[in-house]
Amino acid sequence: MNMMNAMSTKDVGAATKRPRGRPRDTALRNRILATAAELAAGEGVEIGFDRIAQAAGASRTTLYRWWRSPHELFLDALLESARTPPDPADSPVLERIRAQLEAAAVVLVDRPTAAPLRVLAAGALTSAPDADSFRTHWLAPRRGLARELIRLGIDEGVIVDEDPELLIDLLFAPLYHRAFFTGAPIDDDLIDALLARVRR
Amino acid sequence: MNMMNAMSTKDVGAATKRPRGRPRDTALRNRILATAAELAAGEGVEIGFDRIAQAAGASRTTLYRWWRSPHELFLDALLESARTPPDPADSPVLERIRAQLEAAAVVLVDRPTAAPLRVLAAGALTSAPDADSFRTHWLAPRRGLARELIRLGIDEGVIVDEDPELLIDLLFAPLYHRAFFTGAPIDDDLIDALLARVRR
Amino acid sequence: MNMMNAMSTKDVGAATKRPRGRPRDTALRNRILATAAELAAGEGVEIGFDRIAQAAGASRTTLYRWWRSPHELFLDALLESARTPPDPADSPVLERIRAQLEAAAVVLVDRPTAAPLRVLAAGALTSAPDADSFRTHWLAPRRGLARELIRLGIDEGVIVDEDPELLIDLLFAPLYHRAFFTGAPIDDDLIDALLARVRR
Amino acid sequence: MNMMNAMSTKDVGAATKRPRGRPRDTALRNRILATAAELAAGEGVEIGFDRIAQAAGASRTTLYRWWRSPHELFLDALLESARTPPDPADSPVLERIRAQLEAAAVVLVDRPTAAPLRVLAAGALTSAPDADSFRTHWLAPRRGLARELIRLGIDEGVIVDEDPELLIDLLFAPLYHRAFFTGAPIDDDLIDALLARVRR
DNA sequence: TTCTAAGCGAGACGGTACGTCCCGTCTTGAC
DNA sequence: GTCAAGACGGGACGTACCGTCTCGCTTAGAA
Repeated sequence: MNMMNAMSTKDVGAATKRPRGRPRDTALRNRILATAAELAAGEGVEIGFDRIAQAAGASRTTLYRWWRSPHELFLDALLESARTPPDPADSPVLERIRAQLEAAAVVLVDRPTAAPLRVLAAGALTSAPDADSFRTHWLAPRRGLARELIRLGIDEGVIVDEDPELLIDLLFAPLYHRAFFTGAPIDDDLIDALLARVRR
Repeated sequence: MNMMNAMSTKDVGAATKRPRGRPRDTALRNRILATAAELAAGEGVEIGFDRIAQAAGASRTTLYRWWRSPHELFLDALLESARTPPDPADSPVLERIRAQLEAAAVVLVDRPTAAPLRVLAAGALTSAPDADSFRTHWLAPRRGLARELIRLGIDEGVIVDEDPELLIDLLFAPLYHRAFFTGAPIDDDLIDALLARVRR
Repeated sequence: MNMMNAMSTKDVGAATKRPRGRPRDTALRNRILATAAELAAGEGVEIGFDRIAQAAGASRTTLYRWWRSPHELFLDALLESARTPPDPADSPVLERIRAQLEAAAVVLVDRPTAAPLRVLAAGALTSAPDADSFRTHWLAPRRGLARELIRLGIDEGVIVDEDPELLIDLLFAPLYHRAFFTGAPIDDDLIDALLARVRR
Repeated sequence: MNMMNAMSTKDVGAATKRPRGRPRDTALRNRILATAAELAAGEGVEIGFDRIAQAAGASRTTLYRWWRSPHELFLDALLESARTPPDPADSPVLERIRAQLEAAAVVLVDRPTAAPLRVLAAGALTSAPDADSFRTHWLAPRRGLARELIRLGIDEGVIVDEDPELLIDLLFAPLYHRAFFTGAPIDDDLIDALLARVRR
C-alpha cells in the first residue's frame, strides 16, 4: 500500500509513459501528509479524513482515493518523515547500537514523527489489524536491525550472551514508555544507563 | 470520582444516613463495569457509552449520570478489578519487588484488567487530559510503591545505587511494551532477567 | 377529572369526614396552577411537567399524582381562572349577549386565562383526544349558554332568525381568530360590529 | 427560505449554470414534503424530523440540511400544495370574494393542506417566532388579496363601507374556527350567509 | 401513644427524541 | 484520470424530558 504510493511519477527507465489523465498532484500529497502530522501533534481529538482534508485544503474525495483509512495515511506520514537512520557500519558495534537508540529517541520526541507514531500506537492498542500493521511496518524493521547488531555484539563478546529479544526490549522499551506514558526526559544519560545493561 | 462510588453503604460509624431519593442500584453499577471490561476485551472497535449501555442492559442516560466519559468508566472498571497487590512486608526487598512485577504482569495479561488498561493507554496517547488522568490514577500509585521498595533496597545494599526512576522504567517498561505492542510472552524468566539488571 | 379536584375539602353537609392520611396541600395546588399559567404566558417553548414542577417548587411526583398530563393541568388552570361570567338575567337579551362577548374577550386577552387557553387550543389542533376534551370542557358550555340567549332573542324578535350555530360562529369566531392568530385588537367597536350582524 | 427551494433548475434566461457538486435530489424533496403532510394528517402525536425522515425513507441529516425545523418544513409543504387560487378577474367582485372563500374552505378541509395548516397554527399558538412566520407567510398574502377585493367592492358600492380588516375577519374567521375547533361543516350555505353580512 | 394511611420531595432508572458531527459513498463539473 | 464541491444515508454523541419507581420524611386521624 505504501510502496505503491511512495513512488508515483518517476519510474525506472525512460519508457515510463505518463498515464493518460491529469497527473497526480504530488505537492498536494505532501501537504496532506504534513498537515496530518501537524494535526496529530495538536493532540487530543480524534482525527479523521474530514478534518485532515479541510486543514490541508484538499477534498475528502482525494484522501479516500489514496488511503483507505487515517491509519494508513498516518503510517505513510510517519515512514515519510522517519528516514532510515544512518548506520555507521565501520564503528564498533556498541556505537552502532547507540546510534540506533539515539535515532529512536529523535523519532519519539521530534514533532513530525512523534505525533503520527502516537496515533499509530493508540490504534495498535485497540484494533487488532492496526496492531498487526504497526508491528509489521514499524516495529519489525527496527527490531530486525537491532537484532543483527546485538548478534554481532554477542559474537564479538562485547554484549552479554542473552536472548536478543530480551535485550532489545531492555534497550528500547524504556524509551517508548517515557515518550508515550510518563513523559520523563529521554537523554544521553538514559541511553548510557541502558547500554550498560547489555554490555558485557 | 472513584472513591465516591467505591463506597456506598457502610461508612465510618453508624451515622451515614441514606440520602433522600431512590438508592443507587449497585448491582447495575457492577454489571456495567464488568460489561465494559468484557467489551474492551472484544478488542477492536471504538467503545462508546452507547455500546456499553446496550451490552449491560442499562440506559445510556444512566452511564452519563455516573461517568463523564468512557475514559472515566474504564478507569473505574480497572481500579475495581486491579485490587492492590498483596505486599509481603516481611520478605526480603527483592522478593517484594518481584511480587510487584508479577502483579503487574497479571494485570497486563489477565482479561478483566488488560482490556480496560489498553483502552486507557490508548486514550493517554492521544488526549492530554486522559494522559494526565492515566498518570495520576494508574501509573503514579504503582510507581510510588515501587520507588519506596527500590529506595529500601538501595539502603540495604541489595540494589544498585542509581536513579530510582530509571530502575522503575528498567523493570516495568518491558512488561508494558510486550503486553501493549510486541505481544511477546511475559513469564518468570523475563522477570528474573529484569531483576538481574537492578540487583547489586 | 376536574370536578374531583376542584372541590377537595368542603363537601355537602357536615358529615364529610376527612380521609385518613395527610391532607392535600391546597396552597401547593394553587401555586402549581398559577405557575403553569405564568409559564405558558412566557410563550414559546413546550411546557411539560418537569418545567412546571421546578418553577412551582414542587416535585414532579406530585404533579403526576394529580394530573395525568399537562393538558389536564392546563384545563384545570383555565377553568379555575375563568370563573363563569356574570349573566345579568334581567337585562335585554342583546345586552346579555354583549356581556358574553365581553367576557370572552377578557378571557382571550387577560394573562392568567389567555395563556392556558392557547396551550389547550394548540393541543386541540394536533391531538384528537385533546380536541375532544377542549370541545367538551371549554367550547360546549360557552356555546350552550350563547345558544340559549340567541334562541331567546329570536323568539323575542330582536335577533335574525337564522341557524344559531352560524350566529354563534359569527359572534365568537372573530374574537378567537384575532386573539389566536392575527393579534389585532379586540375592543368595543369590534363587539358592536359583530352584534350588528345578528341584530334584526 | 421557500423561494430558494421552490425553484431548482429553470431560472431566468439560459445562464443558470449548475453549481459544482452533486445536484439536489428533487424527487426526494417532494417525497419528504408529501410524507410530512401525510403524517400530519395521521393526527395526534408530535411530529419531529425523526419520524418524517423515517417515513419518507430519507436520512434525518438531509432534513436538517434543508429545513431548520419541522415548522419550516410544514410551511414548505403547505405552500407547495396550496397553489394560489384562480382569481376570475373578470367576474363581479362578490364572485371573486366567493372564489376566495371557497378556496380557503378547500385548503382548510382537504387532506394535503389541512394537516400541515393545523400543525402550523398549533405552532403559532405557542411560539412567538412561529406565529410571526405563520402570519407573514400564510395569513398576510391571503388577507392582502381579500383586502384588495373588499376595497374594490366598497368603491363599487356592493360592499358595506366598513373597516376591511373587520370584514375579512367576518368572512374568514368562521371558516378557520369550524375547521380548527368545532368541526362543524363548511359548505356553500355557510359561505352564502357570510357573504350576506358584507353585502350592501 | 402508637399505628396507619396519605401527601410530598428527592432522586435513580429506562426510554425516546433532539440537533450535531463525522464517516463513507455517490454524482456531478472542471481541469 | 485527478480534483473540488457537495448531496445523501447512516450512526454515534451528549442533552433534555418523560413516566415510573423506590425511598424517607411529614401530617394527620384512628386505635
